[in-house]
Amino acid sequence: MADKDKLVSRSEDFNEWYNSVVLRADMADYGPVRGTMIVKPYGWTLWENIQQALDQRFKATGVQNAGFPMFIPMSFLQKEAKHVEGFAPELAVVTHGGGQELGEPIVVRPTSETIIGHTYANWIQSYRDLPLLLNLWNSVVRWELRTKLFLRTLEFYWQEGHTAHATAVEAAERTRMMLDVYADFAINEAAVPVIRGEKSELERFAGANQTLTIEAMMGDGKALQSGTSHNLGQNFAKAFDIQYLDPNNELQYAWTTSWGLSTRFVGAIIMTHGDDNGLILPPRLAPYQVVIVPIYRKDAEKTAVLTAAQRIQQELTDAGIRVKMDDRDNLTPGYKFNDWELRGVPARIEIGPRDIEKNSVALARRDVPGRDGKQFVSQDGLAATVQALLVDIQASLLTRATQFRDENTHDVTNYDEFKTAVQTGFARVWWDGSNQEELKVKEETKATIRCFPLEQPEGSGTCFYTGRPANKIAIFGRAY
RNA sequence: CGGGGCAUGGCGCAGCCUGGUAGCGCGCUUCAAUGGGGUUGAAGAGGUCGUGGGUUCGAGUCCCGCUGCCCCGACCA
Repeated sequence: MADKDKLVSRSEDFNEWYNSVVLRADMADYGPVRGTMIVKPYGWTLWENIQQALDQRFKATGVQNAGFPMFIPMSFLQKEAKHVEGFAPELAVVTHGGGQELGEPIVVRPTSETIIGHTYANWIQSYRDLPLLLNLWNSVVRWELRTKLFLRTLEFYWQEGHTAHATAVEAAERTRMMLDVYADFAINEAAVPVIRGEKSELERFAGANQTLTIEAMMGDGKALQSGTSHNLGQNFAKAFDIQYLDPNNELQYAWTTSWGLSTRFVGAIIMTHGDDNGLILPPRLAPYQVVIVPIYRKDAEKTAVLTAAQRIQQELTDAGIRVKMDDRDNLTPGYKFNDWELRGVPARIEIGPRDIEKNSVALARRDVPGRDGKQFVSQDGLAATVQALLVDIQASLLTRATQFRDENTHDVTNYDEFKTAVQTGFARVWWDGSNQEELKVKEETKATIRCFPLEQPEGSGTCFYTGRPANKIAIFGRAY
């Protein structure tokens, strides 16, 4: 294997590993404007599979999809004080249109709470109009200066759900329900173990009363906020006048929520499962679950091998497996093996003249590198064999990632241990600090409160930082 | 926004100091062999050297302006 073709190892330079793997696996490319991203078909298919898994879960809870404008009047942003304060620095503002200077500048949506608030105010008159449950699949723009493909780009794709409810309790339930949807998706579709928790006041969404989050640990021990669900209380209802008449004919403000998950999650999958050979995609979301590499020398062999390979492709496709046949004629099998491993295809079938004779194929699993992951199996019942293997790979990925996270999460009781823990992973601590103290910790260690886990232990303890009695546990980590 | 660097075929770079007809690797095209872990050989295609000005008989190379991008620091999903 030529050195120049090898990836930088993750331990050597995780950042460089990530960048080259994204480019070389054909997931994405850089756009011509600084900070923009072009998602290539392979990356976009992965995103489509994510979309599909989420979309059906949303719809199962009564949510409908809709489309809203990307342009929002500047004045809308200014109606919710904290919201505008949070987003002002990263807005893209349109000042000219059709060759004319605009009377009021228009912003490109950084998120749609304001235009949703404006619209919901018109749509909602009565308690009979509630709950109102919409979701948008769109892209938003936030003027980021430091960019990284999928993780932080000037424009990114996501979904944003927006709901309005008659009561505080209902809104709180919805906020939690969508968090659970995200967690279920992350764990069971992406095999990304996540911690459900609540954000600290400092990390909360601009304009929310409560932000719930799923936090994942990447392969370098850093945290990635992978999805968020916000309880907006009556903040936006009051700013935009979303009122309804209740059954007693009394005017009430509605309670709203919003929740989002972005193409950032693609980055989460890459950094959770990848190894030094490239991506490892979870079978349930992988664009191709199996790649077939035919092997032959002479023309006579070629015909026989390709015929068998095509038959197998058809059998697997009929069984509902996503299959790619790599019949490129100008590349050697060895090259193809490495290529598809880099791209993270969960399983590979090699079929050559020897297999034709023996009615077998070589079946390799991506999560076990090298020859250890390769076995020779019968062509009979191959679809079932592959199905079972994919299920097994999916489960192994989750187990492995969960183990990694737990091994790199440490319960610590003093600042020195804390500093060591957040070098390589998460620190789980009793916390009773103020906002100022939280900022101080961030300054001194670069670690932030990722969340207060929803699952809290019984009892209380001593804050590792202030020494005061504390009644809640926080997870700290360095974050993307 | 503050500090540093870079700009030359699709990509990565050399050439600049010391001015004289633009080169290397990868990739791409064609052909042949090869093919069970990153395969060879041969023949090709492809560049107004980021941009505007200046110096000079002559500028990729020297000088000045502009623009863009990358890296490092403060904000973010």
